[in-house]
Amino acid sequence: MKQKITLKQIAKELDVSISTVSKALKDSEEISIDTREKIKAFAKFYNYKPNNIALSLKNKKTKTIGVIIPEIVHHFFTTVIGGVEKIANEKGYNVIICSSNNSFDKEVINMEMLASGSADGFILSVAKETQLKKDYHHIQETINQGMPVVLFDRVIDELVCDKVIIDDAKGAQTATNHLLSLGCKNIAILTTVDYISVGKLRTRGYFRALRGFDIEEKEELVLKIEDIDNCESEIDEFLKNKNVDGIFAVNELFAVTAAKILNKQNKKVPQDVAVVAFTDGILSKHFIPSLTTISQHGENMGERAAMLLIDKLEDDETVAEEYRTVIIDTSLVERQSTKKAD
Amino acid sequence: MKQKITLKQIAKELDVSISTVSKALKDSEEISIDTREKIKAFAKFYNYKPNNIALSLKNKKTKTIGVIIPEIVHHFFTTVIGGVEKIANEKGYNVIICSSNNSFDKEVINMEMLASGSADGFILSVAKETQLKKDYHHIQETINQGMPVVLFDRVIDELVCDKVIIDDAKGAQTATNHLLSLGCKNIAILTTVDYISVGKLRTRGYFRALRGFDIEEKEELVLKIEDIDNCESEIDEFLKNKNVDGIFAVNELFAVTAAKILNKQNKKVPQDVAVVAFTDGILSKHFIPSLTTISQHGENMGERAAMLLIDKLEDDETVAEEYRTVIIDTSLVERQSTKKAD
DNA sequence: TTGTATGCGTTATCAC
DNA sequence: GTGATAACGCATACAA
Repeated sequence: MKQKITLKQIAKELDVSISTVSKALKDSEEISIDTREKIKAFAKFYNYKPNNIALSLKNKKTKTIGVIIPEIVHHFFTTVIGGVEKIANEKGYNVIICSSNNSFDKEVINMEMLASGSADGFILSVAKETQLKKDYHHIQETINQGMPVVLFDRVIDELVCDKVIIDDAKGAQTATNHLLSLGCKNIAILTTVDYISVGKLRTRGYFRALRGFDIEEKEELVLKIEDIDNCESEIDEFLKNKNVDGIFAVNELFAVTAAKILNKQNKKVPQDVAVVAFTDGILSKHFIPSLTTISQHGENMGERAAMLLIDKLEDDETVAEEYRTVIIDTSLVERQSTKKAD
Repeated sequence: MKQKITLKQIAKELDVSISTVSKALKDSEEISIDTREKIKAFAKFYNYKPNNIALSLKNKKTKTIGVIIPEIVHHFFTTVIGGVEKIANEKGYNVIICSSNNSFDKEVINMEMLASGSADGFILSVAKETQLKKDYHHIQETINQGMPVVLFDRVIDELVCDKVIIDDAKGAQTATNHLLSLGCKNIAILTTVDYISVGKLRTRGYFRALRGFDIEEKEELVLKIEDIDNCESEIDEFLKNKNVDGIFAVNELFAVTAAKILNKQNKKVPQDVAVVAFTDGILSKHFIPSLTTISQHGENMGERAAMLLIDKLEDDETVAEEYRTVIIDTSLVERQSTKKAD
């Protein structure tokens, strides 16, 4: 097995000094054309590639963006990554993705690993467990060490850094308003437990919309789902003997599951019950009937996050102590699940 | 902004040498308890973390596995990553994920970047464009440089390295057999163009199953879809005026799209047409009717790939010049789309 | 035109 | 017990 070739080896083989090789490879005017050509040919032949590790050590820069997401098997997050990569590539940055798996410990490990030499800055959405623990020391420390951090989607208010979010409450309000404008009177919400920040905000938007239409908020129309993997039974139980004519679900899975249950209960979507889901993903698009959703424009979020981060990264000296919160607009994607027309 | 603290700085502050600090932090017996404690306390206070870059440079090891996949927004691939991470974590390796976006160029860039210092080995599934170009020099070079590579799913026969695959042909045969055993006589296949290796293999399995039941292979029942993003129109056209009673689709999207089109044509799944899809993902699970699938056990694939890679990585000296191809069993997941019973 | 020396952060070896 | 030094691979200021 060939080992990777280094400047040193080239220098030795060609009987010149390391710096000559280094300069020649950079096409420096200092070196004679002859030597340059000779060295370049040799290097090419042996497929020389500068060692990134050494470069990073020297430059204190890796030209790499670290992205940490709670779940890799999740359409929304991967969409965001798509956006990050797009901008990063344009600006000559590499993207390294790590998954925290919603575990606090893994989030800490990943951050420390990337922070100690593998990335120049972070784009991250915090793990569920971290939100629950409210322990953000690892993020704070990273920021303190001078590494820029951009939080997205699941952000932490206490942390002073750039953020990219959507107006969850407003999106939820739009969704609920849409149902209300279709004439729905009994709108249920399928949401998460309150420690999930986005769930809480979306619930708030739902209530706000109801108030806007002077509709009474009924506790029995609110379902806070604890165990997402087992939401089916919870939703089933919840929908029994309830006379809802509209459902707003804070994610696709809840919406789809509800639709399936309604189906079993012989209630038709959208004729009997209209359904809107937060998060526009692949499930909503392909479900029958296709689901009306609130699109979070994940790719867009990723792009903006990457821009914010790279701005900070390149702003070296001026040390822009200015932190921005970008709010991405949501939009309503109308599909069959709310088409009242025949 | 605090900068990250180094051994050097600690040494200076405490007025000892760098090596003393280094040893103390490793709890070396050489250093007196007193000094050790003092140094450790100080380091802890300033949140000292060894710089990975420097360590990698020294050790020529990064303890990191590079994973390159064709698409990050793809359920199957992210599932595989889940498996890789599980094993990697157990063995103390980090996982870095990069997406080639099905682009040859990006695949090359990502590989070179990770190969030149950021990862010890690779787990990769080649980009579509790479398969089309049949240009594998970047992978071959990586292997030549002594970095272990494990190919999975979309593998390249010509490359000598470890591989984790499923028996695509056999899985397709199982799927088709299932349809045949239900009594289907006119089974169509929705597949990809031939340069996609897995598509080709699955088509082969389909034919093999037909022959096993002495059923004539009809060209007009085979649809090779060119443009996946626009498969709807192709499938629609294809299914018109065709009297099929079974459909085998090489992926979820084709299956779901076909089911929706059948729906429009007032044909019922499974009563009129039974449907089986390759790849078990969330679409199949949540579609109505839920789809019978061939599960590729992506997580399992990831686990095996990680094991193979780590074995090679830790086998340093013996230079195991032995390359293994692991074949993951597929299994049939029966759901509503093939339930003939009433 | 080419080469030498230094430093990036760490560890291991060897000297004191 | 502690410290000096070399080495990992590279770039660069400075000599020659």
